[in-house]
Amino acid sequence: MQDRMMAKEPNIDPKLLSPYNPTSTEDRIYKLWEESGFFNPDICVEKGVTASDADYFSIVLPPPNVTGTLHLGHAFEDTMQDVLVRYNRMKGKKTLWIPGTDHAAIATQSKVEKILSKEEGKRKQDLGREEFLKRVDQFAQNSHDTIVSQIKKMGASIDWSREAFTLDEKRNFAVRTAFKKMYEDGLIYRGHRVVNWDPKGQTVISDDEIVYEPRKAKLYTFKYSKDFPISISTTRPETKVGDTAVAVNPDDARYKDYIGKTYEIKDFCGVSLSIKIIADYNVDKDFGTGALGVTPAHSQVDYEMAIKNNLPSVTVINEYAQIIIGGENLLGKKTTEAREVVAQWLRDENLMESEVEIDQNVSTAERTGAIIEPLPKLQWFINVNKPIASRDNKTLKELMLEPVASGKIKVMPDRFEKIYSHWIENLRDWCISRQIWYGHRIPVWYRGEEIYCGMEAPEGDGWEQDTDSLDTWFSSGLWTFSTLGWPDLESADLKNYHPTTIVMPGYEILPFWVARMVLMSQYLLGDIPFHTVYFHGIVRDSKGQKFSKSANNGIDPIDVINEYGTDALRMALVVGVGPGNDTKFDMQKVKAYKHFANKIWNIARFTLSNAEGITYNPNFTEYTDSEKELIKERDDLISEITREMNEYKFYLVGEKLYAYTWSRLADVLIEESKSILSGTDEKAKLARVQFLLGTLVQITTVLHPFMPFITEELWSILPTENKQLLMVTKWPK
RNA sequence: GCGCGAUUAGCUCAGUUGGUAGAGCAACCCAUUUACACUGGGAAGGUCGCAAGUUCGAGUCUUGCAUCGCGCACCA
Repeated sequence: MQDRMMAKEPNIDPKLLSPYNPTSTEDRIYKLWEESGFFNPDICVEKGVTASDADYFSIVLPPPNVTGTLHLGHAFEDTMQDVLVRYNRMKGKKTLWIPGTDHAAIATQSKVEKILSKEEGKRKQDLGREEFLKRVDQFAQNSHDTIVSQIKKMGASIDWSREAFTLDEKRNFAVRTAFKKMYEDGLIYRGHRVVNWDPKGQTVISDDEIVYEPRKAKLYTFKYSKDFPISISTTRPETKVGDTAVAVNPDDARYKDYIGKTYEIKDFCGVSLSIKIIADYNVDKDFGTGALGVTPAHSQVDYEMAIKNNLPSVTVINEYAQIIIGGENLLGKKTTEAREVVAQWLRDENLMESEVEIDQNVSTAERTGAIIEPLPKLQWFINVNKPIASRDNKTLKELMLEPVASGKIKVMPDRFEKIYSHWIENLRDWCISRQIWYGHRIPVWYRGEEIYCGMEAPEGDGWEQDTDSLDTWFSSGLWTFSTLGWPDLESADLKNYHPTTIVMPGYEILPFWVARMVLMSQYLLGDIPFHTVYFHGIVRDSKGQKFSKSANNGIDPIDVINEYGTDALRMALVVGVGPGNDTKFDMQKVKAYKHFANKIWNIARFTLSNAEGITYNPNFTEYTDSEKELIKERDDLISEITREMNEYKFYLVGEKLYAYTWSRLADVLIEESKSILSGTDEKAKLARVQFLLGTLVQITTVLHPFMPFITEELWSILPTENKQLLMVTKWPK
């Protein structure tokens, strides 16, 4: 077969004589791009491919966690960004895409702890802080290297010269600067309150790191003592040794007369209690007995009631979820054991009135899966309700809500606007301290009663730095500007590229990341972090399940690439997947786009084999009327997709280009060309070849953002005057 | 309890401002040809979840309902 072709078309590029081979092409092309320097907009200007007065387009990569390798969700996210980035670069903009990784404090630390325990049977304390952190850094470095190579495999045209890490020197400087400013403005404070304690991870977590899981639980209804007038219901009898009040609804006629009275209980499972009856509208008259035992130390709601009513608080449970008061029957017991001890005591004393099974949502820690234990603790918080003098006395909440409400930040799809606003309206102060080693250490030092917040340790002896580190999202919140040189306000990158044009995260990190970026940028820069946020959905497996380690359904993008090529994978991920929609990954779809890549390849083969010695002339005019119509059809298509690209509808554009290339160009236009090309009318033949070449050139160009590798490879073969890389060739207008 | 999304061909999904329903895969028939079998041609397959409304006209707009999924709240 090879021989037949060679004999017939001796002058065609030999690459075209065999089917398109992505594996032998992609790495070579990526290297070519990297060496050109064109991923860096400064070099594009320097080398004259971008006008020095061009508009800016900037986007930050949502930094992947250094907890492992990238999955198809990342591949999806990277592809969409690269499509946009390549499009804008070809439109002639100064286009900057910034890469980076996230240290993902808790996630990475617990991953390394797991490995340490599994492989060496050690705990982090066995190594000590310094040695353990070395291990984490090593792990993070390996993970980082894999991630970088994966991003390159995806064809990302991202500026590696500006790569950042949320925990590197520059970002640490930005974090300390931000912390200090917030501390001085009174936005960051240290407070003692009931927080979400993760007994497994041995750290506090924020409200957003909680996952609610439905469980069956027993609802016990009982009285503290025979003389106590009101029965209460609880699922956690073991905490009742810490009760200091019973709350009832002020409108509840049954309990009205008791409000304000205090009852002494000499023995409640070995502990004496002093219970005051208080009124609070948070109490639901219809739940249980309509009366609620208030345990200020171990419930957020109870804690708030206790503050309002000036009630004492008794801590019952420690950091290891063990009981720390009472007699031998309770002391040192795990909460679950103690629960049964108290329940049995109630039965024995004939105080138990009922035990009913109910459905309950239990709070668990996102990372460790442990059941959250609300505990009173001294932690660092960001006050979201304090008016800020330097920002027109607006609160952080207001600063977050405003730009979205006013449309200054465009949210795509717009239904996420509601979710965003709703989240912020319900926002409580953000707990930012974590009792873990890995991460940005809190820049606060103590000496006795003295406290100092600054960029460096204060002068003098005896100062000890806070041992906690910061919530990883504190540094992620700075990402759009910490990557551009902030806090140096004179940084050219910061001036030119901020606010960034768009950010494209998954909707699941709306509260974690997107809202925090708005918070940080609005407060620290007095400006939005991005003009548009485009939320994408989740890539699921073919059955609609989330990819996860426990389901063992992971697909390595590299395996897909090795079999079908990056271009095919990119098309399969992008085409037909609208903003905010989840998508089921379908290998058949990838296969179909591999066929498409080969189709383009063969269109080129046919065209070039008929264009021997002819160079494409964009100014050629000797077309027949029908060819003129075909050119208009082609131009119309390009205007249409250009409009759609500007509206971020690349999921439609990919499909249209596919349909035109295959069903129009290959199936109709090339087929009808065959009779012309085998005829004797030389003028007609030339016009036809020019038309086909023109179409091929245009299609190759506009397909480039979607299928960068095969189009770049083809570009090097096409007979055009323009011989610079396709990635910096102008998009047809 | 409040809110959001989905429901279109056997499967996975597109469908812009309302104007004769589309793609990929699968299944069926034909074709070995001056690109391509990773192919081409052809045919088949849908009362667009249900019901009502607006309209000359509804997959698209309005209302109600159903099923599935998700978020938030409650979670004593």
